[in-house]
Amino acid sequence: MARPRSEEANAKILEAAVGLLFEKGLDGFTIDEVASRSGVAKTTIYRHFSSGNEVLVTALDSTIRPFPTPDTGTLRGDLLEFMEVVVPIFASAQLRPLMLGLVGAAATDTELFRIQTAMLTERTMPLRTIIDAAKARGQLPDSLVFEEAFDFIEGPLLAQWIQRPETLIDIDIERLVDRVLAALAA
Amino acid sequence: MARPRSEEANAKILEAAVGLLFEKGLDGFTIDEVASRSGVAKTTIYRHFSSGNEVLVTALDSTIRPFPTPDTGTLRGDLLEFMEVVVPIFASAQLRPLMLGLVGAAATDTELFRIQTAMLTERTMPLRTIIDAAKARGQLPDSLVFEEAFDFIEGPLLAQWIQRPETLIDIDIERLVDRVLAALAA
DNA sequence: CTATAACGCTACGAAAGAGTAGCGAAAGCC
DNA sequence: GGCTTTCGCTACTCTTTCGTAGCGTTATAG
Repeated sequence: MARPRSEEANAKILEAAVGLLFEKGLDGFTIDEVASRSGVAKTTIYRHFSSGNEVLVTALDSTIRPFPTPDTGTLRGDLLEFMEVVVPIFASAQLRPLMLGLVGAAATDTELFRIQTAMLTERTMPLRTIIDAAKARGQLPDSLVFEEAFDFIEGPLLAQWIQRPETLIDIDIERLVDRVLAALAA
Repeated sequence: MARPRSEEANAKILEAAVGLLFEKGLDGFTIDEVASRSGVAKTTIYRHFSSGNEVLVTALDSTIRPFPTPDTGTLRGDLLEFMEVVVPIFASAQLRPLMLGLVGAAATDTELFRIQTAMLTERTMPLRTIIDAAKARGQLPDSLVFEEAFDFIEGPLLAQWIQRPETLIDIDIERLVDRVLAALAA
């Protein structure tokens, strides 16, 4: 009947929240900081969101985007293209604190675990297509379950990411993929 | 010259700190809680440690223990024994929040990253021996760098641990090791 | 044009955690 | 046995962050 909630304010809040998350990670995330960055008054933030945690969750959710699906005709080619996209993301120094912080927090917070899983599902959607296509071509056995394949495709990357992030830039993707293929064939 | 610092109090502080870490993880770790659990007064804790963070770090350091090194004569046998020890540790529900929290916090805190690395180094010491022995037997090429082997040995485990922890109990260790061996041979 | 609700602002209150001050009591060194 | 320092206790300050109240101002639906 009267003045509606400003959609612009909502967008500014989320934009600032996302930026803050990328800069300071989960720990540095405070509503006061979101307020000062966005130019939106803290009280207004609480008019748009029921709690600070809801701002955080909504901001995280908003970062989930679809990933491109390679289709080169061979499993090896598809995996190479997939890695070309994923490795730079892992190598990004800005993303690391946020994503690892999320992994840590998700261990005790079910809502954050849901987000973590949703992010992963979206990011690995292309992998499912790749694996299915390889099965259809007879390059992989039908009995291979996706989760097992996933563990071998992203696991080594994950281990390196956590332990020696600085070495990810120089990674030899071809060698990595060849090892993965050998593991999947076993 | 006078009364010395109680070694018993020091032990009780660390014992309580470790217990708290395992139960509540890094986030739930407070000096007040350590004080009430240990029965040692908070003021006394600050006489023994210069800061709460030092209590945390010392407690974490104290949990680092040496790992057994298998020696079965074959790479496959050694890896199987190694996995028999490591998998139950990963599968432990109590350890997960703490370790993943540590991973997350280590992304922004250099001191915690040092601890994380130290823990990992200790835990993977047997792996180095195993890999070296396999090289000496000619089962692995001398050119294989340890870090690359490590990523393929623990990476898949790590991926599963983060994503689907509940499935770790039923893991088929033999199949896992066979896939790892195939990857290392590639 | 007017009523209604959102906006921004300043100021609070509440809670949690770190770390400190001051005290009487107790324990170890000599 | 006495001197010294620790211990436990209570109480306090400081800081951070969350979330809310009140108020004057502004936009907008009808």
